[in-house]
Amino acid sequence: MASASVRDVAAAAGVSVGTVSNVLNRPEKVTPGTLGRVQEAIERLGFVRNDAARQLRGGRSRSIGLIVLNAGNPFFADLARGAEERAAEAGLSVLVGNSDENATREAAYLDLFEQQRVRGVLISPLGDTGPQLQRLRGRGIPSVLVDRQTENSTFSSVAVDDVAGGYLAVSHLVAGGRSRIAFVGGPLVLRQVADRLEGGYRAAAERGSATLEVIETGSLTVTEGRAVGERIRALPPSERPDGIFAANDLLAMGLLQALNMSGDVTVPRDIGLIGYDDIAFASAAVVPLSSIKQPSALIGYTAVDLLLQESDGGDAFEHGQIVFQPELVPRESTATGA
Amino acid sequence: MASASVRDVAAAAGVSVGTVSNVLNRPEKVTPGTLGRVQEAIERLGFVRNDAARQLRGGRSRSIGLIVLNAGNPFFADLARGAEERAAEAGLSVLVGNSDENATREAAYLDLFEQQRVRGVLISPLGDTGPQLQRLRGRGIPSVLVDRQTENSTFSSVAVDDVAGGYLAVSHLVAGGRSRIAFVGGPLVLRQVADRLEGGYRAAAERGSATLEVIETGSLTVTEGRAVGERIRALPPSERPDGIFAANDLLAMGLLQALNMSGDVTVPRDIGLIGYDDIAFASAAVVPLSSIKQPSALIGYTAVDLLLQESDGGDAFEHGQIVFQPELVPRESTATGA
DNA sequence: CCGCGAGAATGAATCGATTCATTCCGCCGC
DNA sequence: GCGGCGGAATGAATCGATTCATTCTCGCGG
Repeated sequence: MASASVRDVAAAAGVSVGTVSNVLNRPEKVTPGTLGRVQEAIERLGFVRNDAARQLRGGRSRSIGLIVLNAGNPFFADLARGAEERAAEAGLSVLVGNSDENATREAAYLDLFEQQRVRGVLISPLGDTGPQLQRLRGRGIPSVLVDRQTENSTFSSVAVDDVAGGYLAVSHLVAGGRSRIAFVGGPLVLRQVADRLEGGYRAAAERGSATLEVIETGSLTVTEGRAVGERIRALPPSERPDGIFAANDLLAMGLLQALNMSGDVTVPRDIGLIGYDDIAFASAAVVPLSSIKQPSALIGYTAVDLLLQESDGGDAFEHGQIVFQPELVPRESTATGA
Repeated sequence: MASASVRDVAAAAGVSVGTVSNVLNRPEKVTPGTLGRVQEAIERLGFVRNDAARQLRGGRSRSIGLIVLNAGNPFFADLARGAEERAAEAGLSVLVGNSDENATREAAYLDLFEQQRVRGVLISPLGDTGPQLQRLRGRGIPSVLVDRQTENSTFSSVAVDDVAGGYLAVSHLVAGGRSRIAFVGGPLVLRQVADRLEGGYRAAAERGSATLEVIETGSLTVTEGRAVGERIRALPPSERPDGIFAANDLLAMGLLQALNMSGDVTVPRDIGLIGYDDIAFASAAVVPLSSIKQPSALIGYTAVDLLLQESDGGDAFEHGQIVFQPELVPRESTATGA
């Protein structure tokens, strides 16, 4: 009952194990007659290669690891899809781990991937994972940072210019006549969040008229957004912002829900709201949500591409820092009366 | 440079490989002194177990596979989270594959999992995967069907009573005074879809006044929903349904977008709309979406639980068919003028 | 008829962790 | 002082696919 091994197949077909392996990996080196007999035996015995043995001998696995901040965020689902596509082209598969913005979980996945000797790791890092990644590198496992620029040119990275994105977002709000801007997002240790904020500051500074206040959140979820929205709604009009830049669409949708719950404060009449990522649901929101669009699938695709280059490229390889430009997608949530 | 192996660690610590293995797996059988020395060597050499070798010898891997219909659907993200949670409790990890409602991809993932000799497979099957799953079973890889009931008691399954859910949905529409109901969903080979429709039929039949028309779609996505919405909006009022039951929330959100785009037809005034799954975005939709709620994370958690029972349970194991009950979550999209 | 070379097939060695039958060691009781 | 006992440590064997140096087989030219 135990699964058949190459040895069993060899016996059944009356050839040696070496030949079976050739049939599997270099069929052109095998005589048609022999090839047929072996294939028939494989079929008959229901033989399926054991990946563990393969990898043990070969030294490298056939999968790459991907660690995302939040699997529930469609942005990452799209990114994963792109990564998977490029990996499939190379005959590899992608293992997705969800760190849930939790350093412990992130470390656990890195450990897991290290044990599995994955071909490489794509990671949307939480905090400072440098040391861990260096360590993987030492073991021959390259990594690519996704959705995160890095000053550190010892790693490849694929990201979107978050500072530019933040700038776009706040500029758009200000251009619409909003001047008391609030940035909602966090934790600020997330580089993406910090950069978006940075861009926002620049835009606000440029137009002297606008102020930018920061409301830091514990995570980037709908629930968190809703909580902040409740608080804002309860503020007296004078202290209330008239423009909100949310660090991602999940937060923005939560904010929207809470703000428009009662009629006293509404988006976009009293508050202009813009999110980030332009997830598919953004346009279907209570009030269609303005957002900053990122080429999510392309990021994943490109990241795997870089990874493969590094993995195969040998010494000649140069780490690449790829930066895409974000794009403003204005919708009703930032519409002005005019 | 090459990674250190147990052999290296053994040499460094002046013990045998067997002892190193004991330190790793049964530390209590090792003298404190020896244990310390070995651990120090492990630390110093940066030794990390090679999972492939472990699995090759042990025969079974430390991960379980999960195949979902659509990774972009938050319902599956939640389900995966639940699965992951239970797996982690057992020291296992979950590999997520996205079939994207595509039989070829589904088969490819099953092959991959078979090669990896995963501990078991959780699958939200597309069509008839019975034979493939039987085959895995023959190799000692049990599977559990998720989000899908099965008449076939040779497999365990965890699902929600979709017929009941469909019944709830259509009853709710009819109770709100809607009588020309359209069911939007597909492909109908998806059991979940067929069952929801079946439930809808029952509800319609029960209230003789209502008619139920089926608009079959190619997939369960926002885009597809939008397309159908456009078509419905273009219909003359007399042919237009006054209630729509969408097979999932993604479709529903797409429909909503398209329908409410211009002011002539609106939800819920002209058409009552209800979705399925109650994803987090449903309540943040243009018009908060009524839906049928499923305990998504619990489904995943329970499925892994069943899987582990089957995997460890030996002969005494009985396949369980667990069915949860869905719940109606009425929101504004089905509100009636009254 | 013999020798040679190209191509096909062989099978022992290998990867690294785990297992388990065996050996080793120290100590207690008689 | 010695037999015996139990706990600790040992290391050869094992899992299954792959590799590669070696052997085998033919066909053809001389």
